[in-house]
Amino acid sequence: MRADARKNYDHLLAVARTVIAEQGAEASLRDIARQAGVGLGTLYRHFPRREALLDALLRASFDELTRRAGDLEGSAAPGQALTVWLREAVAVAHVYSGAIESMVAAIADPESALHASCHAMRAAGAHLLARAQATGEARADLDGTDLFALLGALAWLRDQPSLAPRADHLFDVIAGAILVRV
Amino acid sequence: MRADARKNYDHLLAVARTVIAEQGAEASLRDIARQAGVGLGTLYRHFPRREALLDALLRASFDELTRRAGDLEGSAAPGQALTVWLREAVAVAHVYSGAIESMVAAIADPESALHASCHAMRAAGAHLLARAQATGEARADLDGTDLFALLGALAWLRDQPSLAPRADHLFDVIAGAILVRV
DNA sequence: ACCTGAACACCGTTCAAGT
DNA sequence: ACCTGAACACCGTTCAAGT
Repeated sequence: MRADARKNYDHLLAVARTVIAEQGAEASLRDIARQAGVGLGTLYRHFPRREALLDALLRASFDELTRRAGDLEGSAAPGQALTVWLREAVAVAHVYSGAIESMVAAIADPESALHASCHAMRAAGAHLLARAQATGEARADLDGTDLFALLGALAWLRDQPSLAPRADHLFDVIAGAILVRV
Repeated sequence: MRADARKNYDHLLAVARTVIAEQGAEASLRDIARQAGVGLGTLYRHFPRREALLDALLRASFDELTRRAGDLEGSAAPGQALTVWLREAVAVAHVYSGAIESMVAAIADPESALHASCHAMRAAGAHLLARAQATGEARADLDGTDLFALLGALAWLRDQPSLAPRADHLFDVIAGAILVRV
């Protein structure tokens, strides 16, 4: 990539990070280009679809979550590792509110720019889930897709401003449905 | 209301029902007016905000759900009545996909056109919940708002096409979190 | 190779002008 | 009273023209 292109790419991403964190995943692309001081066509050259932009924003966080899953396997009991990881994953999804819808759709669509990111994240979660199922701490009738779906539901709840006061409690309710009660 | 106005109102509502059921709650209002054969201003005269249109569409279903809650109290055990009602409420919300977001927001916003409808529906659900809590069948640490939030999460899951194959299973998982396990 | 911004086909919403 | 549709200020997306 040419140096000027690289600069535009990086700056666009930085601006998009702020704008999308503030206004959500549906923020105006025109506005992002405007704030970045580049032409609208430049944004489209680097990110041909909105999903490409979301993917660029989310990939680093997904990689971090994958690493984190590995860490938790070494430092926590399977059930607790799963709960902690799930809480962190919800928080990551919540940074860009509204993005979870695209993420869930991307799981089933190999053409999506977000597909690889979401696939990797589901795999990390599925591994923690399998570990907790092996010890009998998690329900046996869930698979990685179910976990990702429940993560989506939790992120959706977290994204609704009117439910903010109950968000933590609702997390406990749904997370408690994944873990088997003792 | 003048006879011609009434006719337009009814026709707009009938067209909106079809279009929104097909395309979701974000369907183009212009398109609805066009298909109804009236000017765009006429739609706005009858339904000044999108929420007013959604409210008109949903009110009948909400009233039906409220009645249904009463019926179930007489014909089913508290826990089962709650589950059955919740399943039906999710189905109603799913008819107009994407509407659940507005519904959840309306609960906390007395200014919303949807507020009254959602409030009535929450009350009906809360009553079934309280009944199931009294017999110990439902978790004690949930209130009507939590139930409405979980209904929202379930409707959201149901609205994601990629999760359709697992929708029934995910309903069981979350509904199972509301009911106390025996 | 990359950037720009006008152009196209859409939105939601308002409102002056008509009947 | 009620209806109409142009007008306004936005979108996402494309692409000819420039550097």
